[in-house]
Amino acid sequence: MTPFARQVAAVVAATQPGEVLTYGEVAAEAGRPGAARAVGRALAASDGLPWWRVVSADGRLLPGREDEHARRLIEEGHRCHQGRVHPRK
DNA sequence: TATCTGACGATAG
DNA sequence: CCTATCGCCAGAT
Repeated sequence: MTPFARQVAAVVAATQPGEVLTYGEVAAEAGRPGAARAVGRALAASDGLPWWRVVSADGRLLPGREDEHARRLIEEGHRCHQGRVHPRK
């Protein structure tokens, strides 16, 4: 596992049920601000992580798997609708 | 070493 | 609200 992927895994694994992060936030926490894109790559390759707690900056869910993503988020108390997770706050 | 790719982000129209 | 662009990065080829 590469250093970056390892960092990403650590950040995502540390998330709590009910909380959501954006790819950009994860990238920053992983020590690579601006590498949001690479985060998605790392998550796709990773395994056994609560990946559903990571969404795009505008709340968009996984293209093509929006139903599954939404289902998992709803299980943790979030409100989703049409491939979107409602904005926090 | 050079290119291509994608679970991104911000901006402009 | 939507698409089009451009800048960004780690990985894979």
